[in-house]
Amino acid sequence: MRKLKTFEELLDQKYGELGSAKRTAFEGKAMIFSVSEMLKNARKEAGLTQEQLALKVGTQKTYISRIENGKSDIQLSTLYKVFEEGLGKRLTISIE
Amino acid sequence: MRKLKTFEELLDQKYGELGSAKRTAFEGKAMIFSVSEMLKNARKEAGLTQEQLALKVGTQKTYISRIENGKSDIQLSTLYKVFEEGLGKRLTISIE
DNA sequence: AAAATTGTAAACCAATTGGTTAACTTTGCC
DNA sequence: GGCAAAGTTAACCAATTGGTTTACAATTTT
Repeated sequence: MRKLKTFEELLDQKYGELGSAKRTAFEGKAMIFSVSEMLKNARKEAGLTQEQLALKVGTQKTYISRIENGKSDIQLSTLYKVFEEGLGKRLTISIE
Repeated sequence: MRKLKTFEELLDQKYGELGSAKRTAFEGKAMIFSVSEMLKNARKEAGLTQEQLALKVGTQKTYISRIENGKSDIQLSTLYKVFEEGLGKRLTISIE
């Protein structure tokens, strides 16, 4: 009945599997990543392990891993928690 | 066990109930809205009823209403579908 | 190269989303 | 006011998320 694709899959579907620019951003730079990649990059840039991030967000490293590998869709509130509370980043959602 | 707040609630918690600028954008303008408000505004600007939007996205007007009133958390893929496929907007998720 | 640390995968499950119908309320129009 | 259109609310339910544990791979360190 419910047949939802993950956000990552939707992007892939529209922009092609690999390499294509995806409509997400990172650090306001030209490089454009999927949300999964954004998280992985931001976490590493912050010098945290998955376990350390998980602790700050109040979850398990296994769940962080799942997100970073695009294994499931993500709630907006989860995104917020991970980026803002976990990594101290400002999350912006905008449309043009 | 799972005790998640909606994205809207997280914003309220951090920025106060009313009037405060919230970390989402709309049309790249200075005005800043919550995702719910963004959707409502964008839909009206597009001149669509909830029912018409629902049809384009493949859901019911009741669900659109629920989102516009912040009644539940939202999956990233749903956001994408509604804004991009439903309203022809470009959705950008970025962090600073 | 063994040990330790870090990351991934699988499985389980309660709680929640998203799809849907039906009934009700609000808004706009004549 | 009365009618129609638009929007909201409640309820139901399958499928999915997010929390969690355990076990296994990969990477790093000594």
